[in-house]
Amino acid sequence: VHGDVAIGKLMRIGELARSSGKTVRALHLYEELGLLHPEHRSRGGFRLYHPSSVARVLWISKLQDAGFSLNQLKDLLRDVEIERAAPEAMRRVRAVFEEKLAETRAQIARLGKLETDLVDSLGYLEGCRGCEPVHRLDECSVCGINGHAPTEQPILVAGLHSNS
Amino acid sequence: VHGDVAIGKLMRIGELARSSGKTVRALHLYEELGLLHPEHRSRGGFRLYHPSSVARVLWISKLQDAGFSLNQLKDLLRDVEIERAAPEAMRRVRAVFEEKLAETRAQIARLGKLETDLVDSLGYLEGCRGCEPVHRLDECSVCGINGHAPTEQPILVAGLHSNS
DNA sequence: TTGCTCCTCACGTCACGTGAGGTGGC
DNA sequence: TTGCTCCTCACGTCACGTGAGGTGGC
Repeated sequence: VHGDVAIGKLMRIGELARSSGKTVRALHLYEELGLLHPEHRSRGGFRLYHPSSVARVLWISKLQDAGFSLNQLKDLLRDVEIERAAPEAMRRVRAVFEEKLAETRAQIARLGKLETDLVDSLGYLEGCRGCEPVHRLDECSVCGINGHAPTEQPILVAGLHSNS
Repeated sequence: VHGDVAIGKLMRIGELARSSGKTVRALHLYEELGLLHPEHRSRGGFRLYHPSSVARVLWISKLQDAGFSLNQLKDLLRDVEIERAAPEAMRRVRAVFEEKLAETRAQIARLGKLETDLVDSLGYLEGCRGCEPVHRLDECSVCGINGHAPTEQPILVAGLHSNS
């Protein structure tokens, strides 16, 4: 598919791991699941990969980040390989990617909310710096000092106190 | 800590699960790990939770989203409980939250890049819709049709072809 | 009594991590 | 020969999912 590459240009698994940011163990697992195959094996059994395998591993990583499981990726590749007509295969890929795009945007929104919550909590805890060391923790949950009102505790701070 | 609540106001695990968006199994696990404790048990052994437990479970969920493991949350709670002086405990929490804020922002950036990649791939695959069904998949990787140049394939499309 | 909820094991899953014991390649 | 890389099992981990078999509560 990508043209022949001189044997000397093939990479061993350690190099593929380094250039893709994955561990050797992870690459072994991808092979077991049918997501990645070495072009050759050396006489001693060493896996030898085509340079294009870096793109494949990055593809796996990206879509894992998007929330695909390895089995889902396997199914996606299998669907694409089985399909005889290219445009039909591409339509299926489009549908899957579109759904995942919506999920990704939802996840970004959730992390944005989390960022706000963290910033709020840090602002609230900033007020604790001026607090005297004599105060005990069980006082914090009803702290009215330094402008703090217990009803205004950010969620990430309130959770520290309830349910001892 | 939150004042007494009439027994009748306590909630069973199913209600806590529904109002926090977690499964009963997950709540059992949090208890096993020391993250969550029922206020009482009924005569028959049913767990009965204080209403403030909802805040505790949401706290766990939020920080799990932020990338904390359950064991890390356990350590965080233990640190806060052990510390005698409140301001010192709050300082430690601040340090942990600040580090996680940086990680959250990095994760948002990564997902933003992923969003772009997905949009790029969808735009590219849009061109495939006008493609004749006679084309085979192995032609796609070198497709020059409909304005497609193989060198311009988005990463999420390119990964479909390499390493058959 | 009927349903629905809850209980405690306990094994399964997913994506690896982490050795154990042995060998290839320059 | 020395190191470093790689090999194949195989068990461990984390956050649950999923029954199995039994019982509480209105």
